[in-house]
Amino acid sequence: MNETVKAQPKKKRLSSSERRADFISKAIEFFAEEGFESSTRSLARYLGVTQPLLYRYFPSKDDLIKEVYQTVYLNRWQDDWDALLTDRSRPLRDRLQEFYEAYTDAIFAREWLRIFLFSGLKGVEINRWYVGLVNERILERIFTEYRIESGQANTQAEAPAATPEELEMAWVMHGGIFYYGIRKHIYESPVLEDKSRMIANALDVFLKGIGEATSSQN
Amino acid sequence: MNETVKAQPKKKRLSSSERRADFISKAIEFFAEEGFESSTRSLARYLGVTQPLLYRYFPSKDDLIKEVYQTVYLNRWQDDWDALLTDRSRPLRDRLQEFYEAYTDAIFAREWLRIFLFSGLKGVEINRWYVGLVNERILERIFTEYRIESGQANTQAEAPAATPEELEMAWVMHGGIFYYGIRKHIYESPVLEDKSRMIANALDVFLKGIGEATSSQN
DNA sequence: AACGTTATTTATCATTCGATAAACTGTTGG
DNA sequence: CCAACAGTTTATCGAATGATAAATAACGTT
Repeated sequence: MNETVKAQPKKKRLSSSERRADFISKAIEFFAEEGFESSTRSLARYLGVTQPLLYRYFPSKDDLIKEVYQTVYLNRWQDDWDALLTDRSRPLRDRLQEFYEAYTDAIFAREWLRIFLFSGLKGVEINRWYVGLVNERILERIFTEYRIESGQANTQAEAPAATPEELEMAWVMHGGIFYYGIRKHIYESPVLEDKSRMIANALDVFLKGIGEATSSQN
Repeated sequence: MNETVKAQPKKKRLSSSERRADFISKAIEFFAEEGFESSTRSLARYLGVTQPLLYRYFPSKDDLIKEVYQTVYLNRWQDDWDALLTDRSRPLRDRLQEFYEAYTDAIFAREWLRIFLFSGLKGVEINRWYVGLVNERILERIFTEYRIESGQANTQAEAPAATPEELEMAWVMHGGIFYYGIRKHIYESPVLEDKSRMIANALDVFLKGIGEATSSQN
């Protein structure tokens, strides 16, 4: 009855570093789906190991969660995006289109979005840090580049900083794009399939808007 | 040692309906802050009663949570908003400005936003229902009204339905405004204080955009 | 092939969880 | 004032939780 007994997976034994890396990457999947309140036992079941083994690699559940945050948040930003956004040989609109396509490719993943939302609700520090990153690396930069392109400034140094109102307009655009990802991957609502087109429209509307709204204060 | 023994609050006793209403409204505060995974014991502590008393009013924790959802989601929509949005004696822009100010007054509360996000992550049905409501009562209507105002149609019936792309543009605007609330009340980031102005800019930019983007497909 | 090292499991503990039953106490009508 | 009802607490259950210690089993070295 046991011809080719489906070989009970022959308890494979990983090196400490392999196991650790495997734990973290699968813990990301698990916690993204189940939330950080889920038990270490069900996590261990998902990992295919026993629960006490987790404590050989992480002092506590909280420490494991912190590592999950670190891994998820860090290195999400591609270094060449900085160069892309400030490449003044290209129209700003083109740069932003390319950037937002790449950026949303990176963060519009169910895992990332869910962990981002969970961490936001928990109020953990790393979430604030990330919001600051968006502000400085993307939104403020948009206005610097916009001023240079429109001839209001020649260098980054002399470009006047974005006003709070301008920044808010950029946030509304950015948030609108971000919310597209939430609707698609978290709410699982039907959305316009053509993500590039959604981005193009958002950028069009935004860039057209800041040209006028910032000069016609009332 | 017990002179004026701080009068242990003289165990007040509420009627069944009062107690029930009190439980639900305070449970909203509690779960919004602590998340739905929090224990019934800490909830009871927050309510100032013992934990088994909860089970006198709700068969299970899940039933209590469902009532919390119901109470939070229902009646959030003010009936006169329908009339406001379709009042063709006023410019669409004015109507939208007034609507979004009132709408955001209603939902930009820490409690509501947090419970909305929690329920979204949980994938509960009521969340989908709410997304559908936004779609039908607000966004699709914007295009109907836009077509009537711009002379493309005379009645609601003959106005062509919004295309998926148009709807997506409206979602980006709506999501951008919504995300302002998230940033302010969940992330507790600094935002532009002048909410009306943020709305005005979002609407300006959006209405200017749909006039052009929808006619110049490439 | 025997050894020692280390990854992994088994067994277990103290707490906390949702939930129930029974005891108690405030309130109301006669 | 007292009896009956309804609101509330005390006591407790079995299951699940995070965490630890001891036992086991796979691997590399000689």
